[in-house]
Amino acid sequence: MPDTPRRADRIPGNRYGNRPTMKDVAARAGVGLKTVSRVVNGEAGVTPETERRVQEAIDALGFRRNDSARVLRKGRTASIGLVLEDLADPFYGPLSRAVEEVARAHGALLINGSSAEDPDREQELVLALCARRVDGLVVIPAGDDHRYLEPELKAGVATVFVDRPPGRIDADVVLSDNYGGARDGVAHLIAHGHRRIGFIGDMPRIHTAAERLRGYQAAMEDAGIPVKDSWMSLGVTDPERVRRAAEEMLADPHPVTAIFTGNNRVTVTVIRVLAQHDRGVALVGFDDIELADLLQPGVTVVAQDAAALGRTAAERLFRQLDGTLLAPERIELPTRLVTRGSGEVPPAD
Amino acid sequence: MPDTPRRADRIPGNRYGNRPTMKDVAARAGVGLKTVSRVVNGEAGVTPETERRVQEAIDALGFRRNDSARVLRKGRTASIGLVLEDLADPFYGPLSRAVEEVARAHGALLINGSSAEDPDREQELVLALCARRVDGLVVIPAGDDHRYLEPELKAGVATVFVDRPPGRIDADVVLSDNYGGARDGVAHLIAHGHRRIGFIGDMPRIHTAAERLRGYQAAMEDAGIPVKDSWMSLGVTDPERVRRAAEEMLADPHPVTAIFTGNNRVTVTVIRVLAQHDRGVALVGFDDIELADLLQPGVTVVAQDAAALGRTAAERLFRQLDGTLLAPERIELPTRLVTRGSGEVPPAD
DNA sequence: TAGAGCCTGGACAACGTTGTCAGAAGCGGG
DNA sequence: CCCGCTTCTGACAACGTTGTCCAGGCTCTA
Repeated sequence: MPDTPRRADRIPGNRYGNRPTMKDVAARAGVGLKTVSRVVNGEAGVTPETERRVQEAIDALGFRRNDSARVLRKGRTASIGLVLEDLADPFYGPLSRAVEEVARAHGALLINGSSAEDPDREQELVLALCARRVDGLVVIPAGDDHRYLEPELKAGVATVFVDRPPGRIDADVVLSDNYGGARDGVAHLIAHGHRRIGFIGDMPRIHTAAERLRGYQAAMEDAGIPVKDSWMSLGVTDPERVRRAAEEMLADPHPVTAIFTGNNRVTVTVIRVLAQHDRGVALVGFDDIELADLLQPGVTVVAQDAAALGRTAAERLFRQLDGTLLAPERIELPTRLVTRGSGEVPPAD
Repeated sequence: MPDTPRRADRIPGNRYGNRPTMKDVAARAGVGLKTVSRVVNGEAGVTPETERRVQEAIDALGFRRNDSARVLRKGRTASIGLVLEDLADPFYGPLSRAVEEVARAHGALLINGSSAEDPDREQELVLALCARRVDGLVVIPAGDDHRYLEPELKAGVATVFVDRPPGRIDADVVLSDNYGGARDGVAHLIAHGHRRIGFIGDMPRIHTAAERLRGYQAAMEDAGIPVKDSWMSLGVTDPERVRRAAEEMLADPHPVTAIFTGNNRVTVTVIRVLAQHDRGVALVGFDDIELADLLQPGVTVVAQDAAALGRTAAERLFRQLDGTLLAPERIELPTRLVTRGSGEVPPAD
């Protein structure tokens, strides 16, 4: 056994270290290049004896087909790109997992990246994926102008947007019913007797945030409740500011008796604020959160099915790739109100 | 505006739809092929006027460099592969996010896949990534024999294992101090007066599970407490069986007064069981869980820093790629005991 | 004005694979 | 014994890019 460290084996001059190619395998097996290709791809027309010799050479050399070259030749990469906002957000875990499962079922690999909610970074990522010639893209958009994708769409890159619609281009999109979900959630609070209901959500330039806000306003209007500006806090997302926003709403001489929160991160922060608050304030949050059922009270939420969003989008992507798809479509998945207690707290006054 | 659907634009015969190549751009700009290449790559030696003409042609045609061809030529893909167990597990979100951040800082894309804890699927994925000629691999292993990676390592594919060590090969690995963390967690329970302490964890064939079990046993032995077999439940991971295991431990005439849980999923289930239980049973869990601080009582955990694991591994990977690294190394990151209440409950009897 | 040197641009090969096509070998029937 | 057929094999071009190298035109100096 040699005692030189493993990595010293590398021959720096050689690309890919020093990987054997089909040519090397062919030489060693004493056959033609194409015969190796046939064996590697399981094509018919190779004598068992020849195949054995080739296989032996492959194993001896540790040959692995170079898919880059293959892709160049064949024009299909068998990979799709996923651009999302933040992998660490628990909402995107199941979504990306679902996309991956579908990709796997179609024999494709998943390449992904996070935009960190930055439109430039989104574009950079998408174009990098296109340069890789991914067969298709699933995009959770951060920006609101996707005209930069026009050449790609024209060139046949299958594209599906998820969670938020694309801006200024026409493409498939799979959404949750943000408007309806929020409206139902707020209506639920109203049905339990609340009239002064706060809303804390993200910047309205984000489609989901705008829709949820619209749902809130619709529910209030349906109930004939005029909304005070001080009940709405928009564009607030980092914990410290959410905390302050919630506390201000509660400190009012005529405080809100319930809060509707626009996404999971906001919900968690508001739960913390309410935990230190003695008066019973009702809470309904958009997006489910883990352990919501174990808190006191359990957290009532409007849940979206992240996995279903991902699955639906990916399946549609592969139908585009099959060529069986026609015009771009907008698919909206329903949300589900999960009552656990916090949304059923009666108004304090 | 034409009313034919967008996708009808595709010319099916052409690879990649009908993407323009550098040749097309060159023809349109009336320059040589290499000049286009120079402009695209920002190389020196092109007159501003020529550059302008080329750029114009690029924009007009919607040209994007084909990275497959580039990779073939250059030998570096500027991408790394990440193989993990389950993207939907909240533990892996931050980890994979951290890997992605480091990759991004080095200008690399991340290709990932889930093994679903299946060794065959892990191997399949890893080899698919190698066929893509990723520059490096970050692997959270599912299997315990990685000799199939030997040709890859020899060929210079940088490889770092995370969370669990590789089997039967020598390679870099970044781990949490599972043994020490579990020992400390259990010692914490003992320090609070517990002597009958249960352990519920995953199959000991999984390295982390085995180490945590070892930590449990060490702490008990250090305290001179003989462990009864009925206190240990191994290889139990799906919620229903965890529930049964916990209930059995508590139903014993001489029941455990505290439980140490071996991972986040087990912890969550046990929390549910304890919530329906009136006697105060102490709990310390391995892995932090969200909202653990808001439960009654707060959940005391041995927290690992998933992001740090990912970051450390990825950084080490890129140091391998820089060529500044020598022998494989084993890096162990410390865990942190976070006391929140559930671990400080005194024994019931 | 001639020669040296620099700058710009382009022709060409190579990367590793696959598709096309044609040649070689084997075999059976007339 | 030859022809035609089938079966297997390999030579060659092509995929789109980049590295090498050389040619031509220009500027600068003597």
